Amino acid sequence: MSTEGGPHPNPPLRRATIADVAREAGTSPALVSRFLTGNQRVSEASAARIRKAVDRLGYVPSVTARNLRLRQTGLIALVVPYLDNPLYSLHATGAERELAAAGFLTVVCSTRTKPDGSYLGRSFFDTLGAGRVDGALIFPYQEEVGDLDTLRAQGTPIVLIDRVPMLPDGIAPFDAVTVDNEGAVFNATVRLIEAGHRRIGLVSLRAGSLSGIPRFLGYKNALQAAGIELNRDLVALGDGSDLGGATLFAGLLDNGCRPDAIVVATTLQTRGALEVVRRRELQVPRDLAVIGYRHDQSVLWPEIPTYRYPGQTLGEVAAQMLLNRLSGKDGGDVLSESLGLEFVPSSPLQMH
Amino acid sequence: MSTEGGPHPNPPLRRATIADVAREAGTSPALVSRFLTGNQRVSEASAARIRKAVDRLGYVPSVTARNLRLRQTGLIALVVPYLDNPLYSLHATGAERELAAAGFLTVVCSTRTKPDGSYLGRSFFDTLGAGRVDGALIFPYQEEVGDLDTLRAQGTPIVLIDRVPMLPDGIAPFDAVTVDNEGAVFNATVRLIEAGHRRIGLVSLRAGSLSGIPRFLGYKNALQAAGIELNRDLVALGDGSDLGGATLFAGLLDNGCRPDAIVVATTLQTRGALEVVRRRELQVPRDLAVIGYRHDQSVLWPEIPTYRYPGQTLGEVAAQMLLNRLSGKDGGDVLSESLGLEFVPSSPLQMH
DNA sequence: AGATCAGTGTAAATCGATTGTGAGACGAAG
DNA sequence: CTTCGTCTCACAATCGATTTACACTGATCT
Repeated sequence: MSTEGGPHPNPPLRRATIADVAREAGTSPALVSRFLTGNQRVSEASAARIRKAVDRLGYVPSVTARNLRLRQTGLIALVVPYLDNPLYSLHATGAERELAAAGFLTVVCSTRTKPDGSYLGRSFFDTLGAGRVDGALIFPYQEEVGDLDTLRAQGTPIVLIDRVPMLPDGIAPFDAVTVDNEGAVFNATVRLIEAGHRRIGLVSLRAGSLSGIPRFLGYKNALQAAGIELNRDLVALGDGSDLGGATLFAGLLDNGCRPDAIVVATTLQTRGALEVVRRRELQVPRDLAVIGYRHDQSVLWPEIPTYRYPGQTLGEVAAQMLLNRLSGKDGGDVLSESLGLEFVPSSPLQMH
Repeated sequence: MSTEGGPHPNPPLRRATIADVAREAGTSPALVSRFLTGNQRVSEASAARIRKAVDRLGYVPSVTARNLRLRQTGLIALVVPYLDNPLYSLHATGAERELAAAGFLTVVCSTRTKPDGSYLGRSFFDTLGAGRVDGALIFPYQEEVGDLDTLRAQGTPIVLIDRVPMLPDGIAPFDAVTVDNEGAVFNATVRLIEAGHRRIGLVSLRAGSLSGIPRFLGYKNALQAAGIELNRDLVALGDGSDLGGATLFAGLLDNGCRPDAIVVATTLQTRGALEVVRRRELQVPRDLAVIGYRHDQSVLWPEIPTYRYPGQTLGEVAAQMLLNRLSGKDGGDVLSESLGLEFVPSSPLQMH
């Protein structure tokens, strides 16, 4: 018994070309092209015949052919470490919205989805080169700097998102949209100091990492400004996951340094820290004051003050910057923008 | 003072073509192509010269030209309503992983990012047609059915994700990977019945919606099987957001029907329901038994039993199905797979 | 009347890689 | 010494749209 397999089993499906339309309309491909792109006037008589031919044949121009001729792709790459981290999907949301509005398609690439989370190797940037995309929004890692530069050298405009790697000599700076983490952690710490706290802990990312350095700096400077001595025991730096945050936070509570307040400097670590707060049934801020990070999808319990990571805005601004670059509006100068984090006194249920 | 603008201010950047390489290697473009694609043997002498020419010129083949000739794009579209919903970013994660492994790039498109969340109109599918992508993974809405069929008619293989719209006569079925929501809600309800509950409420999606119907069916059938009469007051259907879930859940508590257990049938609504539980300081399951939905990123508090939505797996399976289709392995039959939801007794902190 | 010009249209080159066809070289077999 | 097969390789067509260069038709200006 044969299954027949639906109405389109395997039609050769030779799609109509511009030449077919021209023939059908009794004119030349050039004229059809001119009519369709609107690049030049066409007599109403011809226009009508072409219009009819187009929808009689169901003609849809081949984007690929167009791309080849025009040396473009209409594609922008969005390169992030993971896709299943809400942070990065916020970048994606913002970027995709802007890019789509400008007629571009967004290609997402996650660099760190290998089972062990390791660096995916060059193959990835190779794929993106070769004029595969018209531009790229990249959440950079330190070890990718070289690849970034080769990609740019191939003519792909790049805008960095969230942070900027240390650039060796000989590598020109990139356009970038960053986040003022130093300011946020500074403000958070000051806020706690002003509330009378002195033994203030910090849960954050590794000191050597791109994201860890500014956060630690903000913390250190705030203490210094208030004349409080830095106590290494009060600083727990490590893994940025929620589990990591839970571990680091619990470590601060247990290592004998008895903090009376803690700044948690990433969104995932904040979730983890609150898990510890819940399990130990701590009363915040009575037993312990906590200021954390959040993003638009965070549901935090118990409610604590947070700084809101502007993920979506980041994506939007970066996309805009890239679009301007592509349209050649901006001059030769390297552009750079830093977004502040908004203080959110409590953490109510966010509408979706 | 001029800013100089970095090392690549505006080089004409004429990238080397295969013809350049051929000239440099003293041979023909055809041979270079054959060497690079490995489609045909090339003498070691030529190979060496070509290799040298390639990296002297820094040659990178043009993907666009290749695509035109080969009538393909190496692109797969992933079409979802929103990107900033964790559910869909899980689809994306799973799909992108598989597609990347097979050498495809993933193009994400969100259909519902217009400010009012309305249907984006045809323009979107138009963009995807025209051989823009080699295939599409689509989270479908009822009103898109027509567009889906035109897209397919243009020769783009499609795999539906999560659910299948009602297909009017004349429209052949699509390949699809769905989720057994009916089974999950059925099991959840049975579980509560077996625990001795009789007044069991349901918080779910609108009865008319694609996702709402099977859930309600599962609920109804479980009650029926146990000989419990369906009480409309115990059923709260509506908006699928967390805020919507909170409202519906609170409504069930307040409308006088006094449920002793509630099934919450989506992940976002579950988050909202738990917000109500927390604010009212209900003890679950003592005051009220709740079974909800969760996904891999959900952090739920208080801990309740849940069914886990297999978002990532969904993306993976769908991608695999599409890849098989593209490689022509599968016959003409329409493929369909339904994924079960795993029961998770409590909701511990998920590692990332 | 002859020159100029705006408006329309066509032929052919171009974007850059892939591939069918067939030619030349060389060794082995008859 | 031919003849056949096997290896390599080059020529040219092809994928489908865009665009340059130019031809033609009337109409207007001098």
